[in-house]
Amino acid sequence: MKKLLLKIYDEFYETYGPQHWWPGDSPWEIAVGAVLTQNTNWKNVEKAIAGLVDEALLSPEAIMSVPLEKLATSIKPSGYFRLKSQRLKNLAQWWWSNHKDIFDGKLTMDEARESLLGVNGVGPETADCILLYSFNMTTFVIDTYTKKFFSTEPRFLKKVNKNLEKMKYEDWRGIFMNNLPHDFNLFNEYHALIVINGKKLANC
DNA sequence: AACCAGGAGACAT
DNA sequence: ATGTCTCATGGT
Repeated sequence: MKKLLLKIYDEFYETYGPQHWWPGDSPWEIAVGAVLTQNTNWKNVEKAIAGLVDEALLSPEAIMSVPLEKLATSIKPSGYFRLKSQRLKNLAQWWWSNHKDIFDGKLTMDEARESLLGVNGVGPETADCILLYSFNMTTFVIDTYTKKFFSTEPRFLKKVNKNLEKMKYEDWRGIFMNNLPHDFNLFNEYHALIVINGKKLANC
């Protein structure tokens, strides 16, 4: 399994090249994008982020202080705007009180992960995206593309000895965490390449 | 014109 | 613990 996961990574890298993720100009913008892209096309997220920029709302402080209704209106294109406006406020509050300690190395990855998962609106995938792409911590992100690709990959199916139906998020993550060297750049590029590959397959 | 897109939480069982 | 509903816009 260990060699296979690296081999599949090499194949993706060979095909698509480095992706240099996540799209976004700052750790905070990346975190915002991680929430806004929940079950949502990235194109819509770009429009929503542009909306935040237009309204001068792309900062934790601005998001914390702006009325919920106005925040919701500015991110409308991303969908679920009522849910996500509240989630951004929750995340901004968390960011305000925690991001510095994490950047200063005062929390382990597991501690930071637990802390993030305590935020209403941040589930396991969003948490891992923020840990990996905002804080440069070595955690593996599992998303729908990952599950779709690997659950139809013959070489993977041959190696994995679990019931795919019953595998939940932490099980999927465990497979990659336990069978890959904990290398930040590898985890960063691997997830990005899986998504790029998934989008290509959907558009062919 | 139905269907989907880089999920998560509330709620019932 | 596990299954089902809901949330919502914009592009095919």
